Amino acid sequence: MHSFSSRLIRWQRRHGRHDLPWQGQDAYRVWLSEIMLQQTQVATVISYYQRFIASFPNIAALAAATEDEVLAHWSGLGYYARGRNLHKAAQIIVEKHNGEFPREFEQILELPGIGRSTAAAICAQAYHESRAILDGNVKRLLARWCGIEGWAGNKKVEEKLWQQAEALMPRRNVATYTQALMDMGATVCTRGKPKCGECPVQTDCVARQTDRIAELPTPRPTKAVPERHTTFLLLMSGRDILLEKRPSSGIWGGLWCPPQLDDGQGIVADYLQRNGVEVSERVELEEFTHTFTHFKLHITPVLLQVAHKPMRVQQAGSVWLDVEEALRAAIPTPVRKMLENLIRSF
DNA sequence: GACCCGTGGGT
DNA sequence: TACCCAAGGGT
Repeated sequence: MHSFSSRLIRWQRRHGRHDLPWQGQDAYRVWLSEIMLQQTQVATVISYYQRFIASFPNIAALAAATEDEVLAHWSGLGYYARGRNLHKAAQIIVEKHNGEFPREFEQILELPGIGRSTAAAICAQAYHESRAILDGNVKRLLARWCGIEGWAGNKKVEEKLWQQAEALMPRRNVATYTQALMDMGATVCTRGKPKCGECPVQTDCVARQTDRIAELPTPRPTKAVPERHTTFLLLMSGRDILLEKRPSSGIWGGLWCPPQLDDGQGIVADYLQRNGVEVSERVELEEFTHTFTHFKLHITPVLLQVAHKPMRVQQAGSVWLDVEEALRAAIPTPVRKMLENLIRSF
């Protein structure tokens, strides 16, 4: 019987993916791909990755950019702290590592946005170091092949999985092996309906031997997601719309949004009076829902045409942008949808 | 340890 | 439809 790793490596050479744009690239590109791929599927990432590399072809270019430019490239991808941390890390690399992506695991791990698994993935893929990763794919694969019970979010379960990942890690062909784990997880050992007949380690898979493929990995405990309501004020002066920069902490940190009135923050009329806004036309648009992982947001957009741009909302952190220009800014997906609807209505 | 942080695809 | 959860990390 061949070892676990040798079977995966052989499988990867025949059946794995070999055309991903970051494969076989330098540490900067591997790093960027690993950050974009956190909690995000390959098909979603590819076009973002290509636009990002076209605008920021190297670490120096990324470090020299503004956070706003970086976030504009991240717009729609979600988890925007990834973009902010990526930018911060690029500046740290310029200042403390002479602009060269660090060569040591410990130095890589210190960079913002890079944890144990991502640091290991970069070392394995860019530097061919024997380092174990533990992402969603590996967790699922090992939970089944080793027959490990319990939710991977549990500390003890996660430690068991890390232990197995380290024990199975080969010394050679580490980039191929690491890619094999992820390609196997994405295409064979999938969450639903895994293709066990195509799996190179099916013969000694504990979940298969004990008929627990459907039960493993143990799913996360379910929790009810709360629902919230909010109003977005689409203040328009001709084709210009008012956007405000959000604080870096919290949802959509550092992105640009129209003024927002959450539940309990008063009514539209109060906002307008507080800010000295004279409205010439008011249209309540259709409510829509935006679903996050941890809550559901009901959004009511209110279109407010103003006669002139009020002085009191032209402070720092606020900007009037042509709607077309706003679509190219660092905006979250629901704001993009509202702006696209606006343009259609013109 | 628990919670926060986005969005889209698969079932 | 509703639900799960992705190449996780930060606080």
